[in-house]
Amino acid sequence: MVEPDPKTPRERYRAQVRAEIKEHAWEQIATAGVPALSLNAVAKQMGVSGPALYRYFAGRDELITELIRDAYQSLADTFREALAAGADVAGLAHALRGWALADPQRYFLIYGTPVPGYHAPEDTTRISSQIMATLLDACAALTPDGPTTPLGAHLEEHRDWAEGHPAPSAALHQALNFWTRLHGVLSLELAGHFAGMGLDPALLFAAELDDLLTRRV
Amino acid sequence: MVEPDPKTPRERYRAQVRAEIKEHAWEQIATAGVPALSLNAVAKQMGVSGPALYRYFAGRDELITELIRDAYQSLADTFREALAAGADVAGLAHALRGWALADPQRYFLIYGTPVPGYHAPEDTTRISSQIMATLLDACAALTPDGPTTPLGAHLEEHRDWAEGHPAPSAALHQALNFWTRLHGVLSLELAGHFAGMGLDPALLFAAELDDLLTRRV
DNA sequence: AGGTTTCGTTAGAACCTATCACGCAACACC
DNA sequence: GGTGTTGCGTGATAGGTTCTAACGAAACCT
Repeated sequence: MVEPDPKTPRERYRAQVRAEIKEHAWEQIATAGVPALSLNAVAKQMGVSGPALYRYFAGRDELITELIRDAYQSLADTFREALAAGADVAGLAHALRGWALADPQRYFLIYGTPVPGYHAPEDTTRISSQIMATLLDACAALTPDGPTTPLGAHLEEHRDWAEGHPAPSAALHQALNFWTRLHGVLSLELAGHFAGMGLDPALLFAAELDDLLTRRV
Repeated sequence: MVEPDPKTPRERYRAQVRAEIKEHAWEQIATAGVPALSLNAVAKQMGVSGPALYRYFAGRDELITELIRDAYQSLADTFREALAAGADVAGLAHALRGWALADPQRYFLIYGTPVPGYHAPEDTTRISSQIMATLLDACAALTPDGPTTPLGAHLEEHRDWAEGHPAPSAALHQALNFWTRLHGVLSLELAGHFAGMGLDPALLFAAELDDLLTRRV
């Protein structure tokens, strides 16, 4: 979580204040959503006056970008740790849901409503690739080989996003299925659509995961 | 689209101005997202001064709520018309994607990132039920009968959201699958995640739809 | 035509982001 | 340890937002 780079005392202090700002920002986002994130309110919480924060972040947009970056990294770490702990695809799915439920707005920061003009910085797409790579690892272990599906052929042609991952096309297809389907149920759960219908989100998620595992490709 | 209720000239004018305000609001949302929607900017576009709009909407929140209502209604109409034109489940899926691509932000207004504190008004949930009812119609026609899945049992117990729709549990399950899976691929497409990976969203959507149709429950 | 309702205006309060110039404290170097 | 430089926090300021209040004018209804 923390950067072990306390070169000068100044950088040390700076990193600490930046972290504290982000901490308060996460709190605001979790309770009222991204639109309600206010630099002024964060400053007030820290007992400091508004413009002080501009020493640490160029503006509101840069702070949000940083939070998005951290969200990506947090998910990548969660996946990596789960896989290192011996989790299979189902374990990864469980880790994903737990991570999302811990802070729904953090999930939506990555996979939620996009801002039309916004373009994510380069490194977030790199971290995103790491996430997919972890998922590919698990899928390749689950599906060592399989028939190439029609979509698998397309994925084979455009496997740049796999970044040289040596997974067969069946694993590519399955990883994509996991991603899109789990996102489907999970995002609807986090948005409260199932609760509004009197359904149990955990059951829907489990059923979708089970379908993915038992009826793979 | 228009309400044929021009009782008094005043109400007629009022409805027209409200519609014009919403028109400009949609434009802003489509180009810059909901957070960028500004009553002031709308007023400026209409050549009128800021507070004038408060005669027509109690505030920014009520305007957004009205837009959400219209979005729900628009999707419900699209589904209803598609079904009336003889569309099956695949036709509904195609209609859904077309409707979403026509204005992605409108789709996200319904199925996108939720605002933590916000609770949708009663009638939007009613329109939402109409949408699900249309989907259930199509699914019941496609799957006249089938084995009750484990999840189907749960859906059978909590079929309030079907609002008395006489569909078998297999159809309930399939309708839910359609919803969650198409939302999964569609929302990721609209958010640009596939484009960032060099994948063809149309192919992914078609593949998921094909899987839903050929390997149903 | 008169009375009432409704509309659009300007003024203003309370927020927000963001920039600037200033004073001061902390660090770094000698 | 003193001195110079760097960085930090401040208040002031500009321009943006939502939203309320009071006023004048226009349109409607009777």
